[in-house]
Amino acid sequence: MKLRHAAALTAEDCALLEAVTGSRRIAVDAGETLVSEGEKPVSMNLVVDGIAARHKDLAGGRRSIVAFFVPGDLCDLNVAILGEMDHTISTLTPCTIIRIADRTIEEIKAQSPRISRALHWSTLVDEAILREWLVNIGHRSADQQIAHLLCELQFRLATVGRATQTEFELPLTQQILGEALGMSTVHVNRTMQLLRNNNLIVSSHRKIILPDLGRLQRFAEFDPSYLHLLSEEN
Amino acid sequence: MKLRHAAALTAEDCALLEAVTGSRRIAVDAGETLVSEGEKPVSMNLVVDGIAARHKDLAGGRRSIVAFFVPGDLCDLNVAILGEMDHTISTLTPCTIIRIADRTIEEIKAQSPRISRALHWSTLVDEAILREWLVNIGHRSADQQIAHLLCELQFRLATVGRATQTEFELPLTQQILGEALGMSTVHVNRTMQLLRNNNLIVSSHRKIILPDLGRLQRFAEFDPSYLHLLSEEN
DNA sequence: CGCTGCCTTGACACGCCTCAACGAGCGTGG
DNA sequence: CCACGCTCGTTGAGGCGTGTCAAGGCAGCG
Repeated sequence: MKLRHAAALTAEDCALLEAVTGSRRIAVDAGETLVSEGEKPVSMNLVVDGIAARHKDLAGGRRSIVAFFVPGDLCDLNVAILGEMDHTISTLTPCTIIRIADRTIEEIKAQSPRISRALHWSTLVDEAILREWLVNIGHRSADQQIAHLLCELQFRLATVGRATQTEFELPLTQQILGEALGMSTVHVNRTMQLLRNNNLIVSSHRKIILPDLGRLQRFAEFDPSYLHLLSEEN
Repeated sequence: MKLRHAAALTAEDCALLEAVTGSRRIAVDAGETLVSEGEKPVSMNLVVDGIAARHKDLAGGRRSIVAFFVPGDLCDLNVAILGEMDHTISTLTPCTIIRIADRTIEEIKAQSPRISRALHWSTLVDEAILREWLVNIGHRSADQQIAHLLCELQFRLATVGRATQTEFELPLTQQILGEALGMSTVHVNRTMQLLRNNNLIVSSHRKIILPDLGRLQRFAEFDPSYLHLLSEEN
């Protein structure tokens, strides 16, 4: 559970987390709903493997993805405070997740102020990512948007050991990318071709290869500081 | 301080808040920066009057507004936990604000778990608004986008007594709306004309008049549940 | 009175969407 | 083993939505 880039956690803290996350792993198919809009959930989901998404469904059968969850991410921390869910959480690929009861979280927070703070930090990073997505969608060109999203995913996956400087697995369809970026599948396709032609990325099957990460980041105007992970790695 | 729609606060809680907010009001001109990107602030800003914004500045002199703050809003709660600010906060109109030290907040939270919870709620609502903005910008047409933003502002202003069902003051330029919605000033202008021609809004000077709020909300596919304010008013 | 900020208009180009069809990979079942 | 159907990536053609550039109008203000 390498999510904890927020604060120095003690050995006890880690043991506490281990105890919670050690068991109850659930395998979920792709396309399954974990939490529905309108629900008032009493547990939260930790993604151990696979990719999930926070999304809102709109009129006309469209879907707007507002967040991706990669391994190590908590999907719906804090929702208890707001009451009803204002969105849905679903898996995008086959996932293995861990369900943690609200009560358990509360107990852990009470036992370790450091973990409590780390969880709070995690919420705020989610919000920071949301802000950056807003900038991305609102103010960047399609090619930069995709490049930026790839940079973010590379960075986030790298912090949990699922990406290197030069490549990572990305089992998302172009349709899903389109739902996240607010563009049509066709245009995602053509734009990715453009990136490939410029040798900014190489993609085959579900793997993204980055010939020159620095150049891609510069092209996307990607500045990882919004992820607030710099303190312990870079 | 009517911000507290989150929880039933006791008389003591209110007194506590009064004590903090009763003094130290600062008048700020339009266009002033309250907190800069890269800073590590030790106090936060409460907007008492006027409108402020959270924004990121991009290459080419452009600016992306990712949140509006209306009277009653806390601008930068919690930033302490993240470390450096990843964005800037500025006034859009002349404002009167109250600066509250981090320490003060901590003390209040310690004294009243209800206020602590309400502040947490406030953070989560900010995040929910961000999600809805993402949906708006990514997946709605320009006219719906503007209509939706107006619906949201009407709703939020109404909860603090600054809007009625039929009208409210909106001292924002079309350029500012464009920076928030990711569209050019020219297009904001033409789109607003479209809304006016359809009698969805009437705007004169800095006042927005809503001939039929329900119709506007339906047009914008506006569902206020994401604001999580319904419990005590509607 | 002239300045300045903001709204408004027109013309033109291009990014992006839509519809439609085809191809490649792959699991399934005959 | 091959044929089928499914999902996903890819292409083409055509049209509209939006950005850009440039200019004019209007109101507030010193």
